[in-house]
Amino acid sequence: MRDMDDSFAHALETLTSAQREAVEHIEGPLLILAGPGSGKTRVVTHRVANLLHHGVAPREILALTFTNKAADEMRSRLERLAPQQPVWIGTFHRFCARLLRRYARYVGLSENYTIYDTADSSKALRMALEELSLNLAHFTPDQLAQAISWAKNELITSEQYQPRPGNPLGAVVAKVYPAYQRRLLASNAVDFDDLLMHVATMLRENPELRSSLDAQYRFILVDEYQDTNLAQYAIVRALSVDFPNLAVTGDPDQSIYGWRGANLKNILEFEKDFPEVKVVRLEQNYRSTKTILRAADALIAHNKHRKKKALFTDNDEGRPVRLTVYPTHRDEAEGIVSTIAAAIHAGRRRPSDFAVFYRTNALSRTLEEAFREHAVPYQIVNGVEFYQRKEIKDVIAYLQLINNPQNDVAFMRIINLPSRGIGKTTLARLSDYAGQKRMSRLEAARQCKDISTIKPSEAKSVREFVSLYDDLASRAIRPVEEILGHVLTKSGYHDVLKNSDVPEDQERLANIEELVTAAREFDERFPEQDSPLEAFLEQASLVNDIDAMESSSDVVTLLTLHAGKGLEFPVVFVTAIEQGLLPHELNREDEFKLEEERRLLFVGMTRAEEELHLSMASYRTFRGQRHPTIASPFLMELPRDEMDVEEIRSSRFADPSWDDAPSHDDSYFDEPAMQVGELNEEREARSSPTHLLSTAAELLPDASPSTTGDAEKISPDVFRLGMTVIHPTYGLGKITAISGTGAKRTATVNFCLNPGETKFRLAYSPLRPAQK
DNA sequence: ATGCGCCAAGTTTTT
DNA sequence: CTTGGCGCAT
Repeated sequence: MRDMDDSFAHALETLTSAQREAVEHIEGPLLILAGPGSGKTRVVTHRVANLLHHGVAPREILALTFTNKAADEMRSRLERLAPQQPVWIGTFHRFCARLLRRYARYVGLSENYTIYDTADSSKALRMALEELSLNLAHFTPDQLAQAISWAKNELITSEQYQPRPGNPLGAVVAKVYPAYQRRLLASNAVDFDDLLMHVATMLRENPELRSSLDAQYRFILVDEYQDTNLAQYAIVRALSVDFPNLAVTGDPDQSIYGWRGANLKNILEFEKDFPEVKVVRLEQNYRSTKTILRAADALIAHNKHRKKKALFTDNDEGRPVRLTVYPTHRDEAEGIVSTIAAAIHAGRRRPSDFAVFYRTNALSRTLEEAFREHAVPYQIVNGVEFYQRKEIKDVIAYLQLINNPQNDVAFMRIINLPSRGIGKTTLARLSDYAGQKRMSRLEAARQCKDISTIKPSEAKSVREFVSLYDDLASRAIRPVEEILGHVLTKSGYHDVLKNSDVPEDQERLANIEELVTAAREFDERFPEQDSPLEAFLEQASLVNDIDAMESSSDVVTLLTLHAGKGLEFPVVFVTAIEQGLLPHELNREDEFKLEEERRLLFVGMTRAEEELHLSMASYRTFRGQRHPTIASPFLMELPRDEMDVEEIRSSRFADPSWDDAPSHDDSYFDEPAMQVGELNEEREARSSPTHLLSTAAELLPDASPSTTGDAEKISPDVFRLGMTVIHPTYGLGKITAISGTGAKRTATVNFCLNPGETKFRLAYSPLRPAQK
């Protein structure tokens, strides 16, 4: 105990006075206005430690974040400061899921409810539309879903929803929303928005429950408060009435979730909500160099709807911000990865020092390829989401139905999967019957021989499915790996894939093996669950990246600008800073949305500690088509005179289509080049064709020799179970196990010279198939 | 009833 | 370039 006192006292000494003021605040509301890099997470974690130090029970502290990444970060930092304390740290959605698990009956659910992801919700919506037999000529289900989501975030329940007169979409929503909500309830399921809305309404309608939870969570911390929507705001408010020990941190300049209902008013009017509030401003930046900060500040200063705030730092001046204009997106990826690889090989940096940012997930592809080619280890945060893949969703649907037999979406997904000869007509009849009798479709399936419209031959297949289900469900409270194993074998799903000659089915099998591994790890990590399955499913629906379960490793991080909030890296690359991507096409028109895009770039730039590299490509292949790009207007807002601006003219990437490019088509080719010229402050370039990136010839590869050095890389996908392989050090071996895909594809190899098992991440290993 | 193959469409960000 | 929906052929 004494040790802890000493070390904690020491920790406090390292804080500045402003930081300490926030850390030492105990009771009463607290607003921390924290600029980027002002040590906010440090303040928050120290404050939690300080509360614990003052005898607050860990279970009375609740820390809420927006992303899993941010929660992980906070958890691991707190762990270092105050080890082994059961403080609840997690996302809003996760917190609500837990709460709802306990108080499901308050909102008409049972505790084993299912969380529908966006795809499941969309299926449920379609089911609701079918039930209504509504003809929606004018609106797509997507538009309806969006409108419903908006209403939920505004805490408008299906009963309360009143369209504005003369709003045609609203009129349809008024019909669909209640039907959709009934469908969810009948399936004992919720969508993402429900998690928040149910909890908010539950707290509003049950004063006793509200006050007991208020008392239970006496100290609440909310990170990134500028991103709360009305539902989140209502939840936090409801839990801070009798014990208004609510501490929020935020920065209006980093508000980037307006599109999902975040309301800046929540932070701007915090002082009105809690007149007694103590306000602490953390304005000094401890993260970035002066140069980086000046650039970021120059950018954000262009936002008109903003309180002015000067960022300052005592850090070094640092190296100039770099802006590189590459000929193509592939050159961009190549350039970035070579820069990273060179720094690592020179021993100046390690992979985890780097982060590469992009606006949309689709942009990660090219980068990924380059990382693999250079064998630089990387991880993608929220990439092509693992849990969204078809085969994973299929298997998860089995698990969901085992856990919640009312889950109609899961039922419809798997009843004929693998194919059992149960067709559309039979299912339509079954669904009708279930609708009339107000029962789940699984229940209807049990009674299918009583359904007059279903032929006995069909009924037989359905009954077989029901007995398969009952067999699987009998193991519902076993460890997840065991359940999963039975699902895969008994359903026939595994064998169908295994015996398939469709090449990608083997990859699917590998993905499923990865899911089994995740299940095993889950079982090991949380051995004492009442229902391991339920906990696993919750995790699976609220975390879309399987890596979140793994410990962090020494790899380069690739992520969207949104995912980057709250993180920092010594070296940051922000890519594809082009009109249409950043700012995104859809947000270019609206002044407020445009400002949010600017904040997004601001967030990206301020992640950097020592080096900031910005880049764009003059030509980008998008949706299979090569297009000339236009530099982002944001680039013109940066202090280019103090930056290193470089335009690379020669492409390393040959592309036959270049030859077809009409070099005389001025309107298309001049535009990007002109923008580039402006960037270089070479205004005279406008009239000088030699400065234009206009001709195909200029862009053709002059660097073909550059590829000679690289040994040809082998795609991880060519490796198969049982394959004989060769390794430069270990020699010949045989693959005894293989799982995953892409960068994560991992093989276990048994070498002749080195018996036993050696594991490889294939993308990074020098392993090759042996010659036939 | 199933399954394949074609065509069209649609592309943001997170839980 | 992907995904999803639909229609046709088996």
